[in-house]
Amino acid sequence: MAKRPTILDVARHAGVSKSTVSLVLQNSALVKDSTREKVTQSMTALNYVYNRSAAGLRGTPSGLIGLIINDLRNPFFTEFAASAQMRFAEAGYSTVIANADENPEIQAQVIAAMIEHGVSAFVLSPSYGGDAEAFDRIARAGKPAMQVMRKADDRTDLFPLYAPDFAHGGELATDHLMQLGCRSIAFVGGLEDRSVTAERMSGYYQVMAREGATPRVLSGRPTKNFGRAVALKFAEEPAAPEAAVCFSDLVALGMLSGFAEAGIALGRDFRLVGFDDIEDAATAFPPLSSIHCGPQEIGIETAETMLHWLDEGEKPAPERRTAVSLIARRSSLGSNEPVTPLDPRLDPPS
Amino acid sequence: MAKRPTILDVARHAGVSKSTVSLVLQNSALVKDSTREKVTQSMTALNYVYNRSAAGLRGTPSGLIGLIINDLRNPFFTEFAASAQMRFAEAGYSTVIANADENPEIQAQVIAAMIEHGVSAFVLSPSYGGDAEAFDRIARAGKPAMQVMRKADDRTDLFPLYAPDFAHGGELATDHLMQLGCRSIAFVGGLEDRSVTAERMSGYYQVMAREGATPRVLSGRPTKNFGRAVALKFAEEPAAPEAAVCFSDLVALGMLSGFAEAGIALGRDFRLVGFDDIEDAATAFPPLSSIHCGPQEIGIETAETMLHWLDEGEKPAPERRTAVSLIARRSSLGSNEPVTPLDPRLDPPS
DNA sequence: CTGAAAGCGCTTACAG
DNA sequence: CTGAAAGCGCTTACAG
Repeated sequence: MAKRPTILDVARHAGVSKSTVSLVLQNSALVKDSTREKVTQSMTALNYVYNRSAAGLRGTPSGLIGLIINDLRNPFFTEFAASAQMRFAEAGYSTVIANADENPEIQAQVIAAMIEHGVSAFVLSPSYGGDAEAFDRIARAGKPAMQVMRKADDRTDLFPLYAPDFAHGGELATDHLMQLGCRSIAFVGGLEDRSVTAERMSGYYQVMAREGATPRVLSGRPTKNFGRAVALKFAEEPAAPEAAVCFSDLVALGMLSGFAEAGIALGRDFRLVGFDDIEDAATAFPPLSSIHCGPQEIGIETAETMLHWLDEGEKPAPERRTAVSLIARRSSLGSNEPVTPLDPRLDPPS
Repeated sequence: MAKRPTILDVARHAGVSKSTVSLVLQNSALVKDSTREKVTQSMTALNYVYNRSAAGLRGTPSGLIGLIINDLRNPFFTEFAASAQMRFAEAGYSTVIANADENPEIQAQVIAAMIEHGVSAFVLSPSYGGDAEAFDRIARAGKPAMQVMRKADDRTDLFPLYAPDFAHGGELATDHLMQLGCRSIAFVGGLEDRSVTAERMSGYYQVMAREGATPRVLSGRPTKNFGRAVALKFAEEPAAPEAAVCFSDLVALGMLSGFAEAGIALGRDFRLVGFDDIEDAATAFPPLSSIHCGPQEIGIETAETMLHWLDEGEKPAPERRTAVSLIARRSSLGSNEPVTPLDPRLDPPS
């Protein structure tokens, strides 16, 4: 394997100085078009590959974004990550995605590694717990960083927060069930010590209080297993609630599965609203009502906010909440809603 | 923001030469313990951050692995990616994950960017289509690269393939349904021009031929929507098959949802086997029989194979197939299988 | 065990 | 518009 060609090789091949080649590389207007073309041809002829390490050494920003996700196996976050990455790519930035697996130690380690690798900025949907050290390190390195979805560090002046209006989502979901005539509504899933849980639950508490209804909260991990277990429990309970707002669609889909198992018809015997509106919510049977948080939109907007910060130097507001909406489907409405007709040939090509 | 300290600053602070600091950085045995400690202390005191760009310029490998995934939104691949990343991290390598979104152009672009950023190696679950150019570029850059799950480039001598034994999986699934007394078995989902589809289908064809049964193939995108549509279609067909092997769990879960909608009981009126054994398969109702491909295990083993290549210089065999197994659940067996008891408190903490 | 020196491949003023 | 020169922060022989 021959040594990789450098700008000096290209310069020799094209018969110019290496500064000129460098100028071509930055797309500088200082270079005559004919010269630029000559140089470009030499580059392809020699199979030249730009060496970003060398550029980085001279202080050129790496054009790398560190995207750290608390749980990449959760489709809600995967969608967020994938769309943020797309948007960054359109703007010419490469994105390093890492999964912290809800583990603050892995998160800290990943942050350290990314700083060494010279990322230009961080976007993190952070893992809870751990000390502030990881965030401190970002601050010391002087890297722009945004927290998305969840607030793990309170210094939103340093690490602006961008998240859906979860509290309003909880309100919408509970209101919806109230309007369908339910009074006895449970809130299922979510770990109590987390800000997201508190926010989602606050809207629920608020509506329940307003209507003089008694709240019932079943906290737990936001997993299908937990949801399924709660549904099976409800199925055997004489005084089970009539409806539930779930912490997440994962919990709700678990409940849906548990109710199917117990022979309880959703939308009739029990009304259910999830949270996040992941793809599976629409495809489930019966289709699951959910609070649409738009992870894709958030991914795109987060990327744009960060690009603005990076390119214009304009720091975003400490906290910004995006609108959420209720998507009512048959898990709460019941079967009076028409079923979407579906034909295999209509499946959109990708 | 003060300038980042360099090894020279550390050297001054510690009262040694910068070579010594560099030696400490590489954990060289040449440095006296007391000196090493002094230097380490100076590093933390000055808040020193290692600059990999500078090291990269001198030829030090970046310790970066490029992991390119055809579809990061598909949980099967997400699990693979997440576990490979974990394994690399344990070995001190950072992983850059990118989603190509089944788009060979994005894939090519991502590969180019990663080469510029100096990744040490590639692991790709490739997107189909596109020319060989992207792979050529990897080859020219002299980077070790493995294809996983799918073969997009035939040069497995250059880009070794590591994939589950899909053909055997198709065989196991079809055999299983035969043993349950089915003769009229369809194969549902999967795009025809893809190697993975051909492999999964080949096992199906083989068993059908052996048993003298007539195959029936419904090709289509591997999505829940497609599965649901096929199920609804079967529900109205007088001569519908008795069972199906699905290209993937996504398709099977779509069918499961469609059958629920049509009031057809799985395991009794129709028997279903999926492919991949994603997490949702076990949680669905009824639980979905599937071919376990072990994306996590493959992720770990792929990482280990690559680490071996990188650290020992030993190139893996051109093609390696990992064992698959049938996980029989109620979607094929029917309800004679006992239901797993489940208690919310048993949900494992994470 | 430690120091002085060269050089990795770029970018950036500074002259021309 | 283009060339010569310095320097970014490391690593790597080579002396001592």
